[in-house]
Amino acid sequence: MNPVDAEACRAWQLMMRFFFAQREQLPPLAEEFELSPVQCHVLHLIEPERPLPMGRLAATLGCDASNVTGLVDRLEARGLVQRRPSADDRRIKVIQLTATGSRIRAHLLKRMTGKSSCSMARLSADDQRSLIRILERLIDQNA
Amino acid sequence: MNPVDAEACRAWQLMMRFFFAQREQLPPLAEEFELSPVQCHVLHLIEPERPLPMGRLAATLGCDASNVTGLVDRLEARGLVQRRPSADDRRIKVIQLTATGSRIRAHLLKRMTGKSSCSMARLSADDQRSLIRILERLIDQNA
DNA sequence: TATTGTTATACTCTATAACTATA
DNA sequence: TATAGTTATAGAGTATAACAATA
Repeated sequence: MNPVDAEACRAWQLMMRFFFAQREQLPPLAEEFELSPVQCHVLHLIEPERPLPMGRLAATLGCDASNVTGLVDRLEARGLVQRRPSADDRRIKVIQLTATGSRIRAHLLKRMTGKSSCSMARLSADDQRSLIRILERLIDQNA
Repeated sequence: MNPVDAEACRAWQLMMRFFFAQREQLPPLAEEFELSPVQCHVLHLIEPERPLPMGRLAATLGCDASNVTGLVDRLEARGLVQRRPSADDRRIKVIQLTATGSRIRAHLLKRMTGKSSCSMARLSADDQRSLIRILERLIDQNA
């Protein structure tokens, strides 16, 4: 393996490691919100006042559409989101946050990225900015 | 939310996004290896010649020990890993890669971080090094 | 015909609680 | 008594295939 590949490999491994390590910190929050990691992710992908079509959610999550049905079912059953038919194309259903969902989402983001629970907040400001820049490049490449 | 928190939040959201986006690229590999994302992660956590106790695996994954039983069961059934009793403490079982497991693991890492399938390899060398440095800090803080 | 979302099905991942073997 | 791992159980996440409604 040449040096460039070795570094890409190392970076990828660390990324995986970080993600799985994060989950260890999640249960305490799950107790507060009773959400699974995926549900947390869905909730933060749906921004207030910006309804999201089911299909786009599936694409962003990188999973099958049939899966999104169940995810949204559970969030809807808890009153955090609502399905609404799209005016333009009645095959499409858009998902929007309820008032409760919006409140929970804000609380969740604050708890997950706050100093007490997230290592992210303990990074230096420089590191945070670098990380954001690099991740944006990574994600743009995929789009 | 003050600017510092906002950047931590943004960084965390991008991290989550990246991870879920990655899963979209996984299915083609799953077809080759028939492994789930978690199984891939387990496989790359067990380094050749470095057997890992079940308990430590559970801690690294951030999941319950009962869960690891099933994960290892499936990997063992496919001949990729082996359980071995520890000599020091017979309550402990260590997991080690088989020859096949070791080969698959190397192949997997190469495919996942290679230019064709992983955006990581398309980052500049500088970005890769910065990313590694920052992630190491993030992970060390958690330890 | 093609596309969006749902349903039915099956398998994996996950945690909790009760259990066995060892320390 | 305490700890490492397993088993039983139940619920959530996931994909595939067949389906309904709409385009």
